[in-house]
Order: sequence, then C-alpha cells, then structure tokens
Amino acid sequence: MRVLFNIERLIKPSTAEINALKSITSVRFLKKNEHFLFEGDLCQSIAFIEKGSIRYYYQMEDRQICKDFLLENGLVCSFSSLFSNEPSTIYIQAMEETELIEMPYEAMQTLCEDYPIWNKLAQIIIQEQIIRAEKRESAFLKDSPEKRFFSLIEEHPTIFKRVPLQYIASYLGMTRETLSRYRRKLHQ
Amino acid sequence: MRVLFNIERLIKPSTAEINALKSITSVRFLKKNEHFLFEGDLCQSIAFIEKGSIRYYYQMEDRQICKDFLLENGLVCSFSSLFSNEPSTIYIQAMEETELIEMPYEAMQTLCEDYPIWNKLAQIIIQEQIIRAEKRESAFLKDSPEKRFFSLIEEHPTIFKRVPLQYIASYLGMTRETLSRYRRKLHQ
DNA sequence: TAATTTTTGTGATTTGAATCAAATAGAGTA
DNA sequence: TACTCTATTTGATTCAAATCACAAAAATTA
Repeated sequence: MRVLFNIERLIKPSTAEINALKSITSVRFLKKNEHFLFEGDLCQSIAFIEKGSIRYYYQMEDRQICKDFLLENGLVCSFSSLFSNEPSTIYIQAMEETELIEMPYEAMQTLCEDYPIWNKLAQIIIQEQIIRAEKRESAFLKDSPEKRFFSLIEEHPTIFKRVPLQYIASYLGMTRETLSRYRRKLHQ
Repeated sequence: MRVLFNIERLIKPSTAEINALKSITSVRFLKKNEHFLFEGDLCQSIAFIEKGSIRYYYQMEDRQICKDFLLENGLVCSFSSLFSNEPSTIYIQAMEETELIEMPYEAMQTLCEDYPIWNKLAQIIIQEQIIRAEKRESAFLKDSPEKRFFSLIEEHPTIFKRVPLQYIASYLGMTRETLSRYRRKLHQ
C-alpha cells in the first residue's frame, strides 16, 4: 500500500503494529462519480486514497460548491459528522476511478488504545487537519479571489490537470467565468 | 474556576483528577489590548478565558483582519503554532480586562498520559476545533457577506455588544462601511 | 468639563466579480 | 465518423461591495 509506505517514513511501526493496522483495513473501489458519502449519511470510517481523486461538495438548490479535493495519500472523512455523530452536510465523491484503503472508526479507536504508535499517528493526522483549516480560513480572510487563484496554481499546479475547472472555481469562491478570465490572464 | 465548572458538566473527574489538572494551571491577567501572543512567537500553552474577551488577528501592511473572537470559557491557543512548532502567524490580544487559566502544553501532555480522563477531554476539545473550522469554511463558501452578517447576529447577538464593529466587519470579510449599512437595514 | 482621539455612520463614486447570453471546445457515445 | 452532451471561454451588462470623503457619535484624556 502506497499509504503504508508514506506512514513508514513518518513513524517506524513494527511488523506486529503494521499487521494490526492492516487487519482493520479493507479496500474499496469507487467508479468515477460514485459517492463515498452522501449528505445525510453518518460518517463512520476514514479512508486513505491509494489511487484516484475525491471531491467534497455542498449541494445547494441551484449549484454545487466544492469544499475540498484530495489526491493520492489524502485522508477521506467527514470529520464533523464522525466526531459529532450527526448526519453529514456534505457529499464526498470520486472524480476518477478511485481505490481507497478504508477503516471503520470504531476499530481504529480500539487499535489506538492497543497500539500507542497508531494513537500517535491519529493525533498527527488530526493536527494536520487543524493546520490545514487555519490556512484555508486565512486565505478567505486575507486574500482576494484573484490572489487565491494564483496561490493555488503555485502550490498545487497538478490540480488543474486532474480537476474540472468548474469545481476549482467554486473551491476558490468564484464563478467558472471568473476563473476562466484569470487563467487567460496567466497565459498571455 | 468557571472553566472547571463547565468541564464538570461534560465529564465527571474525580477530586484527584481535578487536583492534578489544577496543579499545572496558573492564572494570568491581561489588561485591555495586552497581547497573549505576538506574531513570530512560539505558542507553547493553552488557556481558558475565565473572564474577559480575546481576539485573534492578522496584521496586514495597512490593516488588521480578525480571525476570531473568544469570550468566557473560550480556549485560547494558536493551534497551528503549537502543533507545528513554528512561529505564530497571528496576534492574540485581550479586548477587555481578561483573566486566563493557563497551562503549558508540555505539562498538559504529561497530564494526558497519566490521566485518561484529561486525554479524553483534550480529544473532545480538538474535535470541537475541527467542527468549528468546517462551519467557518462553509460560511465563506456558501454564504454572501450579507448572509454571514445575519447568521452572526442570530447565533451570537451578544458579540455586537462586546466587540468593536470594525473587528466584526473584518471577521465577516467585509469593510466597516458595509457592516454599518447592514446594521442600518436591520434597525429600520 | 472641554478637548482630543477613535469609532461609527452616511452619501457619492468606482470597481471587481456575478449574471446573462452565446459561441467554442472537448469528451463520451452511437 | 458524426452526434450529443458537457465543460470552458468570451463578450455585454448588472450589481454588490469597496473605496473615497466627510459627518456624527462615542470614548479617552487633559
């Protein structure tokens, strides 16, 4: 698993610890446009992206708004549903054929109790979420839509090759037309 | 401590557990406009607001932007500085005379190792942060500035009595003039 | 209390992004 | 390959919020 390879660079689990982790994971395939989670569902598991891409979106009356994209090694989960045990307010959907390594949250909690190393990893993951959220908030507070566009191009140029532009536009808080105009500005 | 009173409603710590918690706390007073943390500082503690109010803000070249406000029972901390061990990108400042119950993060980690109940509380707090961050992000994605203003009025009407309007305006991502116009709309 | 400073409110104007309306390009399918 | 459907681009127009300029109110300070 690509995911394990990356984890192993971060922390150094023993074979026993790895096997314990593996024992609670399962592989799940999503076809293009298939959903991992619907609005109203209870999120009860987390998953790593082994291959493919995922988007999170809010369904409004007349349009969809992307909250996030994830590529390989990304962690798929509606944390607010998982933690509050309330129905999800977002949809989570595969944008390409996607392979996930999934684990039930309950099994994960037991694993973390039994293996401190995985508890440590869980903590790191949660902390990353908070850091990510702060960055995202600051982008909306400090930057203009135009600035957000140029920052995204700089930090994640690959996104533009794998994600439909209309999704990116709503992620940046602008219309497709406006995104298109910034892209034009960029090329000439 | 008001904070303890609230914690006790959430979980049921024993006297020994409470004493262990108390042993790592200290009281800290901030005068109006005094800072809890400056940009560039390393955040190494967390604090509860016993009395008073706090704002978080980014200092731009020509203006300040409020990222957040906290009142009594609020948890004061630059999580991204604390978790990443990097200098803070925000200022944290008292808006009124403020009394804090502070604890060093390191001592807190030890406490959490020794007393599972406090580890549990720490987890709950972290989870709340993530839920809060998701709500805030969705407000920027889904709502217009006007909608954000009316939502804030509904959810936290008291804020308007304790927080200067210019701070609230930047928190909502608008100018003071625009906020002033929405307020007028509200009154007549 | 008056004087000063800071904050908030109001009107006029500008501007950046949304909306509306096609046109073009591209992907998927028969 | 042609046909359909969807995504993207482009232009014209509208609109909401920013900016600018100043007045009024409130808070601080002398």
